Amino acid sequence: MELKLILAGLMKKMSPQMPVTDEQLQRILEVIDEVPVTKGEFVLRQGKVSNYYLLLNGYMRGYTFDEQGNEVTTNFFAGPRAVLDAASFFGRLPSAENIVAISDCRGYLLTLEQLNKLFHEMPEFREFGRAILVRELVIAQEQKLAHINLSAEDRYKQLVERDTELMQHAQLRHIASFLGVTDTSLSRIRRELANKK
Amino acid sequence: MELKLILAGLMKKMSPQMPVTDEQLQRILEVIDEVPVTKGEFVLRQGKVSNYYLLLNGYMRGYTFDEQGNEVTTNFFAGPRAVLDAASFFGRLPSAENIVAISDCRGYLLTLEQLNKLFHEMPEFREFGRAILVRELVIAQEQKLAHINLSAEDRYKQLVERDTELMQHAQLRHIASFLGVTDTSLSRIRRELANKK
DNA sequence: TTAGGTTCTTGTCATTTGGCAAGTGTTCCT
DNA sequence: AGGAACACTTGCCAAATGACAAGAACCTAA
Repeated sequence: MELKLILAGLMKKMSPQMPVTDEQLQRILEVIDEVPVTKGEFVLRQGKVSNYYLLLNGYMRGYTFDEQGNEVTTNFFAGPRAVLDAASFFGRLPSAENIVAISDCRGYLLTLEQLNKLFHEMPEFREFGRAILVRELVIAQEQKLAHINLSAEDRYKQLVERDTELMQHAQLRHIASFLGVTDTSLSRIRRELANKK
Repeated sequence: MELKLILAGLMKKMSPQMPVTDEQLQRILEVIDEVPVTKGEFVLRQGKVSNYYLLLNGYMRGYTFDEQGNEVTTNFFAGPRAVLDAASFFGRLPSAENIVAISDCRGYLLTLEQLNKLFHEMPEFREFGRAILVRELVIAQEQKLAHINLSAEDRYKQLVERDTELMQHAQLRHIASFLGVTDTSLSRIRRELANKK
């Protein structure tokens, strides 16, 4: 399927009360760049200022390091998602995150200037951008809540349920660190889940 | 200190690259409502559509209930903060959250119409609104990260360090459920921290 | 003052999770 | 084929946390 159509569908879905016209979509495509990302490529490196990758298709993983130097997975992304470190991108600050593709991906790469230009000239795109940002906020709050009131086992079950395909691209130790448990623990959790069935 | 001045200072701090003029500030104050909230009052009730309370001064707590019916504290707020359920406010959906003042508070109450009106006519306010939203996103992601790579003890230490005053207004069991541990556990953690010193 | 309610602490024991080390299986490179 | 590297599993024991119940400290209202 053509990327342009996916984008159109996403914009319609995210801000249905302010639909874009075909001419506006054409204008957007003149400004932003279609950039494929192959598995293993990075869209963000620690220490750099984040870009805004509008991931339409594929899977990515974000990670950083704790004080002991252990890798910690902070995010999994399944298109369509906004892939960025918001604090870095909007604040023009070096990021503490790394974000890497764990499958071949398709999407658009936006700079802050491109985004601001489109925000300025097109209220519909502004609304879309806000809806995307709100969704990222909701996702982060949901994941935080899962840590507060679910056990590791339940968090794992929820993750697999909601993102079955994504989980098939992710390594177990990355899933474990994302859930906040060791890979040993997650391995045991999986064994018990398998036994129950 | 007058609330208007606090708002002016906040706007300057949040979006320094697009400062508001005095006339614009005056216009903003014509549109939004200054609303004090006394301790124990709610700014959001489960099942209602969220408003946007721009908390400038004071402390609030957000909570919901898990499947077993236990109260779970999802957020503490210390002014200046945007106090809202973003999914509910922007999506016009009933909220699952309750938000209650745990001290007397001062701030402005905004409806979505008021916010959209100001966004539409004032790019500076738009920028401010975006900066606020980004900050909420960063806060949520930081708290999620704390759950992934810190122990309960470290999460508690970090919370007390960063929000000393807020913690003096919060009950221990609410802090405990916010941290994702039982009040029993938190009580023990506090005892051991006291012993260490 | 007393009685009742709420909050926090503590003790005991069960469950979950972590740390470490060994073992199995797979992939990849030469 | 051989070997190294990596991913995942498992066993053993220690540490952290939960569940439950009792007690201490405090506040409030009759």
